[in-house]
Amino acid sequence: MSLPDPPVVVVLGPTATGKSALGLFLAERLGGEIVNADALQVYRGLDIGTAKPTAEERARVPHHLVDVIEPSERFSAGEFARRARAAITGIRARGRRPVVVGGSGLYLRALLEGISPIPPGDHEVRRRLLGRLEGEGLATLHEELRRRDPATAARLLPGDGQRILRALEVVESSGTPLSEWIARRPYGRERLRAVRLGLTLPRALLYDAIERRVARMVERGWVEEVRRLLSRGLSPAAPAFQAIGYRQLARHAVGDWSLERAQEETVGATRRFAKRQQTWFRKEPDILWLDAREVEREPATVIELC
RNA sequence: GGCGACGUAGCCAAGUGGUAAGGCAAGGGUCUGCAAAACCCUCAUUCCCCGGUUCGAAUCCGGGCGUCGCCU
Repeated sequence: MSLPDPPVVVVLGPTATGKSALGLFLAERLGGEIVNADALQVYRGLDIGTAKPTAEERARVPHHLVDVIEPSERFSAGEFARRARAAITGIRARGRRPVVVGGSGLYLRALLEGISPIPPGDHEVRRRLLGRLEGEGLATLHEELRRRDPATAARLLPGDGQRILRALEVVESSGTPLSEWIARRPYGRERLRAVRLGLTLPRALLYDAIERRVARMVERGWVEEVRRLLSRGLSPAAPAFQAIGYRQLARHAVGDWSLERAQEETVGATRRFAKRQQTWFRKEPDILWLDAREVEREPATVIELC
């Protein structure tokens, strides 16, 4: 009979609060390895704008789920949760401590609460639905969802094309409504034991930090990185170009916007993103909230919490 | 000093007699495989100020103040 594994350490919170630095510190002190929970750091080639850990940092502490897919590939919360669980299992088998670091709320929930194992969607089905969206309109599709998955249709707003399409894709390709898949294994059924540390800053300070950080990224060659991606033939419509800043800087690269404009738009989008992250995490359970300024001064005090 | 234009929310802005569009920003929220995505809600009892005309004024008239432009 062996002792139970110690809980996973999770460092979460809005962007620009120092999650990476704290994660690195904790991993070194606890004999841990880092599991990335950032939806964009998984992409190869997106380095500066995603604040990806440097080669030096990655040499100091092993990082998982960083640089694992091509910018042209689509990733997902389910895929993330599967890979992250596998990484955690591996880390524990090595007798080390998993330290999950990231700000992607859905990814964290999928990992920590367990996401329903829905069969992968079908490209053909999706193509057909997209065609019908253009031809028949969203209202018709929502109406159809009302017949095929009433519970999900009632839950979704009529304007929410992304989710209406997804729900239809699930019933159509699996024959079982999304609401049924969820009922079979809802959030919380496969909860991971974890200490959740949330870094936070007062809104005004957070917004200033974002502005400074974007400026620093541009100084470090963010524009050149975007140009490199585009000249490599990556489409501006690629999944990875959903990333904040990459989208805006691409418009500068093709001559639509001045650098100043692209940078301002990036700061604005990042601020709105940080606000959404705060909204999401606000209601997540069991988070120990820590003031980012205090953690930066005295990171050692955090160790006892783990 | 004279003449002209303009003054509507934090910003941009529509409205020219019938009871304040819209966009951005901001704030709040939703979220089960695109999530740094997508979607939703809130946000001017009042239109620079004072007086007048009118049943009724952001809209018309007079005066004041301010901004900009041109002239001297």
